[in-house]
Amino acid sequence: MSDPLSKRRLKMWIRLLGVTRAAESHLREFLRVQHDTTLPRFDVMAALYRRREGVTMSELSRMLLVSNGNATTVVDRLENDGLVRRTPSETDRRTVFVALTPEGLRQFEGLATQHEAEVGRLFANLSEADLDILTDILKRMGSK
Amino acid sequence: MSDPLSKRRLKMWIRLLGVTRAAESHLREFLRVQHDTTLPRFDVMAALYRRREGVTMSELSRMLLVSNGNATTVVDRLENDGLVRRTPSETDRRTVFVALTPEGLRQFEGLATQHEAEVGRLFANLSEADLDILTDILKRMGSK
DNA sequence: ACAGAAAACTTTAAACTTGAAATTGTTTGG
DNA sequence: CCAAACAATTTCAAGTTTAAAGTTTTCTGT
Repeated sequence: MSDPLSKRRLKMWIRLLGVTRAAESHLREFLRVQHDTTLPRFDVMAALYRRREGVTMSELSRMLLVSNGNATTVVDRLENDGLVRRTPSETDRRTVFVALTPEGLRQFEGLATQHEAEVGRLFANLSEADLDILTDILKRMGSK
Repeated sequence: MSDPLSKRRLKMWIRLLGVTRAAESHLREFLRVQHDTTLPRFDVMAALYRRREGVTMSELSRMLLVSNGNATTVVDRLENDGLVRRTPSETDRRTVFVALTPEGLRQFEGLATQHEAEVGRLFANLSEADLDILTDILKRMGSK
């Protein structure tokens, strides 16, 4: 027989995955229909918004938990659309800094407000107390 | 200014996404290295294992929260590998039932035990009490 | 009966993703 | 100094994913 605790953890994981995927689907749809963009593009822009001074490609892929190659192609597209800019490092010719362009910044700021509102709606039935305890548990799940 | 509660919900969502993606990455790596398979393949097989009698393609994509087309291609590959079988419905010529083959069943059973153990390890610092409260919150998040 | 709507799948095009290999550049131990 | 190790990024091939369009089949209202 299998440890019942590990079975409970499995059930929780399946439920967690379900909730997360449903929310992701919803947000993907929201970004596509209302703002003609995609979740990966939004994620990259959000990361660059948080780090306004620019980040290296490696930092970016670590922040988003995606592969280096993936970061490269999404940034390629955003660069083609004039929303982000690559700047080679002065001191290390291997590294490249990526940052939002003024146009990218402008566009993201419009997006961010509505995205926050949509997330708020999505999780409207979570109270302050829920958020407290949930955040605590998520922190412990994340560490390590 | 923006509603602070919606800001807290956003922070929670970002954290939730981080935890989920990290766990998914870990499990993807586990399946690839230890079992030479992928997460989507595992997900499909798990769904077919739960519903041993077989499911339609539409049910399958609803269960996994993926598009119909996606379900088609993953099932195509598993079928080519002899792990699942398509059976046309007798009564409705539009529908197809998908089920594990004996070989697929055998392989999945080997996988499932180790997968459960890995998930158990991944969330080892969640206690029974954590699981109780987390499950409760996730239920409420899921139910619209 | 039959036209149109709806349903179940598959196909397609484009975007995304990964892991590995390749490129280019930097650092380090002898 | 220099070869080898290491690091940052891009390229590549294969697979995954989505949304939309297409095919075939069934259902529904008249």
